[in-house]
Amino acid sequence: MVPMSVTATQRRTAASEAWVLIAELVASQRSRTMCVCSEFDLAPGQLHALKWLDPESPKPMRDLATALACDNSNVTGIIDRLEDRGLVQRRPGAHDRRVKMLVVTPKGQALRHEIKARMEEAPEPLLRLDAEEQRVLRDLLRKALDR
Amino acid sequence: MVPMSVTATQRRTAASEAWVLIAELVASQRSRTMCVCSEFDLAPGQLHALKWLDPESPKPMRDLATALACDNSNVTGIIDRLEDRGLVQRRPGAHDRRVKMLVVTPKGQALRHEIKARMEEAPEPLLRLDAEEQRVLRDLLRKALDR
DNA sequence: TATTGTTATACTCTATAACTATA
DNA sequence: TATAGTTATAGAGTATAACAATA
Repeated sequence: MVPMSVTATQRRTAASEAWVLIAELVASQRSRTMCVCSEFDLAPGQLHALKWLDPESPKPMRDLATALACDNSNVTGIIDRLEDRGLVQRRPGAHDRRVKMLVVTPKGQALRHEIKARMEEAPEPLLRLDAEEQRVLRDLLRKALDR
Repeated sequence: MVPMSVTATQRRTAASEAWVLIAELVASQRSRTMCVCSEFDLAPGQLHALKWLDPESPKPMRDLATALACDNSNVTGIIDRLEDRGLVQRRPGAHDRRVKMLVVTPKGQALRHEIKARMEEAPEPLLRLDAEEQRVLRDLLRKALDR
């Protein structure tokens, strides 16, 4: 590996500059996420878990751990709390009895729907772009993410 | 306020669609952030604090709490740990003796530099865009964020 | 009176290691 | 042997409330 020291004067790729701005945009919206958490009385881990779970297709706990980039034992606690509130249920896997599938209850689906609607509202900086610019931005991100 | 239910068929603004894709991109890079944390033996809060602090301009603890969207009492613990490792120092404020200013030590500056270089590397999806597309993306974000 | 920061407390998040049940 | 999930444990993040020092 080539040792690389990034100095103030060194050229940086446009992709890297874009990434830094994206990180800044997301960081500036952190308080909004925390507001949603406290509004629905969910810890951040619980919020992300509920948002990631798919009401139409139960997922094994293992996959949730991967999605949250955390350990299995961590998911146990998060799901314990969501289950205590009646938002999700554990069901034995059909083909592999070691696996527990995570099902979102109707109550959980309603809450998930509200959360997603709130989180998907565009932040103020993106609304400063005009309609055409917003579309170009969206299309570039779609292309990058292969959507 | 107009009650709004977002259905699968309803039109959504391009800005909102872009925001959802940005959130997805950042979520997909979460494991990279966790890798940087464990590599430098920093908890996420400590990482974000060190990244936010400005070596050239000491900041009051209060401002860090605002930047991290958390309580003052929380910052006390995070700074305790960074100070124990000799990465930052508390200094009495010059004009207001209630305030403690956070100074990044040379050791902290070196670590901060490494962290930033690692975190600023563009993620793979953005590298799929060609050079011109990367520039357009960067320029749109600059405009949105007023940079 | 209001603000900055600390302390005490309690709950949550997190990983590691040891464990159970299953494959 | 390997894997999915749980339990126990410990360190870290988090907010609330009460507090000291200062404004």
